[in-house]
Amino acid sequence: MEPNIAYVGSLIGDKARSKMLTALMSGKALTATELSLEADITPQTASSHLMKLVEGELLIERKQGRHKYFQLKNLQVAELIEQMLNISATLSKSKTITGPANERLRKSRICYDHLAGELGVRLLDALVDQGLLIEESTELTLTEAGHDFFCKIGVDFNVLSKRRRPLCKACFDWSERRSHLAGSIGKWVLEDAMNRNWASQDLDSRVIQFTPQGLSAFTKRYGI
Amino acid sequence: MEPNIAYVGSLIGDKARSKMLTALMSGKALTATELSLEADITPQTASSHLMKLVEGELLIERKQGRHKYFQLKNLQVAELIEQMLNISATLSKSKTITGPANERLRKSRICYDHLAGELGVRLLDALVDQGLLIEESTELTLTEAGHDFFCKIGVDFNVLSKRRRPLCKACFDWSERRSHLAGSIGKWVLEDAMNRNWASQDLDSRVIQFTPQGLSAFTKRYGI
DNA sequence: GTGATGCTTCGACGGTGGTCGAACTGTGAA
DNA sequence: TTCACAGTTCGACCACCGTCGAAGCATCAC
Repeated sequence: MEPNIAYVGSLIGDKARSKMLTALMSGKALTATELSLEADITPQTASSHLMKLVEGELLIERKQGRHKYFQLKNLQVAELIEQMLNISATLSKSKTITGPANERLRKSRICYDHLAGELGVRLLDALVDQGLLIEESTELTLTEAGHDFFCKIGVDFNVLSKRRRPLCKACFDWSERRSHLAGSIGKWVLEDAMNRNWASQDLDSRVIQFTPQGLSAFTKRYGI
Repeated sequence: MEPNIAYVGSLIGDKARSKMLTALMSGKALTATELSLEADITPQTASSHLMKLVEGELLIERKQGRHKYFQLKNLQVAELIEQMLNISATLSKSKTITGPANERLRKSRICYDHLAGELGVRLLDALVDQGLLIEESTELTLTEAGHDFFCKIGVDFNVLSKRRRPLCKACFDWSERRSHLAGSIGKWVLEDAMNRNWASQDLDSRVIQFTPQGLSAFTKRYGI
């Protein structure tokens, strides 16, 4: 039989569940109550939704003491959500209100495991300008120079190449409507910035907060 | 505001509508009645569904005489459906029954605008084996030799490069669970085969039917 | 132990939305 | 003109599903 799209669609097609899923795009695992707050519903209702999302294999759960943590099942699911965010963002009826809380989200946020938002887009632009990456329509390829550059700053390509994941990938940004850097390298860049304490993730959102020093070090390093 | 995923999700999350959408993955425009048959509902119901899909900007409509043709709005929508097909196919509860009608679909079918199914997968394998393409995790790149090869058999790269679309792309195949060739070149290969009358598309399905001679010419040409 | 907290199950309620019959509009063919 | 066919609108029906209150388990803190 042909796969049943409707099932997955209906899972996402509920307001409460879709809020949970977008919240989980932060890449972090969240507890049931956190997700119920995020979706603006009571814990009972959240519980039933979460059961369905696990049943539908969009989430996986992990029990820890009296808490239950949920996260997106895998990268494929994250990419699906991302794709839906993009399509939804281009809908003419979608009102892109730039609220104050939204301002920071637009500036720099996490997109599952890499940097998105204005800063993410500028990062990609800078790398392309310096000839470290080639952007061809929606395709990204690392140049020799780019390979050298990332080697020097600490990327271990032996490890990354073994993954089943592309090194660089263009991920379309729903707020900027342009691409930013995803893939293993995109992930590495963000992790690196966080390891160096240049940036940290807000506890309850997808906002990536850079320290002033961190931001200047970051922009300097990548020539933004 | 963050995009509203739930809206798009709920559009897809209905059995009738999802059947229509998958039917439209053939790339062809279909009339309202054809789609109502596909979805197993009365014309009235179909009409209301189609209105919603157009309203939701997943489809576009074109009036022609007393017929109304519908097709997927753009490549982005097709890619979304494709991704949902893939995720749905990997669901453990999904029963991959190989019915007789399904056999042909599995063998070779159209995936919006390029060749999918067993033959599509074998095509990609052959191209990689001959060093015309490099497959790196989910990334595909054309080699020098590949560029020459496709030039010789008639691809005009000047035209293709102007498009906003990648030349080659790996598209995950839900029936084979492996990648096949998508992108501009994937599209070209299929169109070429159909222009040469090696293959034709079934009138009412996504099956690509090769003639015996066509199949042998096709496999010979690409070294399958 | 006792109480607090996180999560679940059950049951009842209510609204949204898919469904079709009947009737209507508009196009094309005879 | 008349009929056939494609598609739509309206209205009524019904099922499904999200929702929460109440109560029940489980785990942790004291």
